[in-house]
Amino acid sequence: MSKRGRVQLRRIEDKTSRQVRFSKRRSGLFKKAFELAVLCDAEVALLVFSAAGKLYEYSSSSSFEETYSHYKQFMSDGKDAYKENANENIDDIQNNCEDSSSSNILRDIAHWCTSGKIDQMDDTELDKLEAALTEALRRIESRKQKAQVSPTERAIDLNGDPAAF
Amino acid sequence: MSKRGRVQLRRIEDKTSRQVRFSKRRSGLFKKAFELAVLCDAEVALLVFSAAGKLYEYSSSSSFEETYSHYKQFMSDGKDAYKENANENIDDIQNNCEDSSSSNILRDIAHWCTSGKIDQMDDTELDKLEAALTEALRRIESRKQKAQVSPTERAIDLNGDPAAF
DNA sequence: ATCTATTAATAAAC
DNA sequence: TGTTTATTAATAGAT
Repeated sequence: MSKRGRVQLRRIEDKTSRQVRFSKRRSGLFKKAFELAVLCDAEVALLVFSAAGKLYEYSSSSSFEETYSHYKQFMSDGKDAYKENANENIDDIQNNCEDSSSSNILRDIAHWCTSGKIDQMDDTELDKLEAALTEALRRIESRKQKAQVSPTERAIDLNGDPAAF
Repeated sequence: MSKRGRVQLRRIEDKTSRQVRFSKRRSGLFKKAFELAVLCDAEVALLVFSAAGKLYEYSSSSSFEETYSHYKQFMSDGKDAYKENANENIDDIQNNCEDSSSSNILRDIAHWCTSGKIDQMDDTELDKLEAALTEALRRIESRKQKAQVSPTERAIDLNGDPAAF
């Protein structure tokens, strides 16, 4: 019955809970960043702004700027960075669902998320879209609740694809 | 006396082992970064260079540069950031994707919500869609926040409540 | 890349 | 915030 240790991948609505989790997860993230740098001899730079606008930073180098310089150098050399981020989910949908007519909407949403169109919308459109997406998520949740009868009582897979990252 | 799961916090000397652990831990780190951004409404940017010099990046914003400009703005104590628009970090994927106007998206989502399509999806697809929608919503929230709070105001917490996270 | 034994992270409750 | 505990998540080592 207890749901300890489990989490849904969506914005935590309760402000207090969100703050508490931010503190804990931020600590965890910085620890992981540090460990990656030390264990694997990697150069790691991390910036986090809380929802309240407070900045937290970590850099395995002498400064964040140093790694950023490295980054700019790398990019100007024409190399491609491995963009290992949330958009993997979206990319995946784009790459795998184009042939499925029932998934056109997924492709469109995916496209839309990564094309900067959100920044071009006016407030009215934005509100409509937000409502539409929220409703879509609500329906997904509803569908998942029904599926709870399934023997595999899994936590929601945050990535979809376990190999995504 | 197996020591599975346990590790000393120092550089892994065996090269193969170091590479393998780098891959695994890098994945974990990016996942955590993504989760922090979504769950706690935080802005996160992460750069990782492997020991071999490969670059991996993540940004919860539309680009790494965007977060970096926030960073500079913050560091310069509220003064206008110098804006980099050099690298468009997202979308190399866009090319083969047909354009969707926002109105089409809205129409499609609306249709999709009422057409029973959700019930035809398998769990994996559903998880991916959920992640995509969540990310889309997150971007909308981000955009809205930008619209209502002046960047300067948002970036400065130095004078604000020290307890604000 | 896939599979477990372990440890690590962490959500909820104090 | 800090501590405790129940659970889930991450992952080291082996395959």
